[in-house]
Amino acid sequence: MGITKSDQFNDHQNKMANILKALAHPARIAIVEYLLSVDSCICGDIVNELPLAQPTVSQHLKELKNAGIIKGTIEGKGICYCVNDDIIAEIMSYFNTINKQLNFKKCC
Amino acid sequence: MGITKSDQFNDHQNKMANILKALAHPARIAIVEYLLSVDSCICGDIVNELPLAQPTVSQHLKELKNAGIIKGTIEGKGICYCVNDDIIAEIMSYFNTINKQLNFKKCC
DNA sequence: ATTTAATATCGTAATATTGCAATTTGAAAA
DNA sequence: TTTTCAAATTGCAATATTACGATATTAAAT
Repeated sequence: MGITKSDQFNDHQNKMANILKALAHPARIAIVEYLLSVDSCICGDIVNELPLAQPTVSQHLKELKNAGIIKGTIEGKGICYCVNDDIIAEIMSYFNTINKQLNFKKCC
Repeated sequence: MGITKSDQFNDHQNKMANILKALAHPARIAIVEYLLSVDSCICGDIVNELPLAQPTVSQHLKELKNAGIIKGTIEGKGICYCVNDDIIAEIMSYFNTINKQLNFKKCC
């Protein structure tokens, strides 16, 4: 079907899945890493950095934005992008919880 | 196209994308959380815990296994599952790096 | 050997994702 | 206002994912 039964899972599970889905593509990982590789906002330089056509990059940026992973600010002719630290903190907190639970298990 | 241009990105980017893709579905998040919710290995009880048919669950388990997120051990008639702490540590380390880089940026 | 129970695989339908050419939009510059 | 340049949107083709019924496999139990 290709259709996820989201209604069968709780909000938290759907939310985490969506956040991780936004990062589940090498181009989007590359975008995030590029944004972090420079000590400032990136204003309109992303397309040239990626081996993909402009509409494709635009689409990936949209998905990252929708998931809240990056923020974009209109800056004159172009757009200024940077990574949203809040959501990174949220992801870290999630995996921290998982890791804590793992410490109590001593099997396999 | 639906085909990812993996060859255009580096190994690390493809690897992270694949790991996160394995977790980018509420059913697979639910599986991991269920495995963690019990203080031992889970032996053949997963299908009943999920609102999905057995072949669907089996497929999700396979994807988690392929990505190295869970480990399965044949245990008599059924299979014993648990979360692979190594890969969780790897994910945490990745987001830790991201977070450190974020601390040096003070824009947006 | 047969039955039983758990999990895997196959086949298939429905939907989602990826990618890009063509086009449009939006805002600054001329 | 026209041009220009960056980014978004549209439309479409190719491939991937999700889900499940039917069936196969596997290993213990009878």
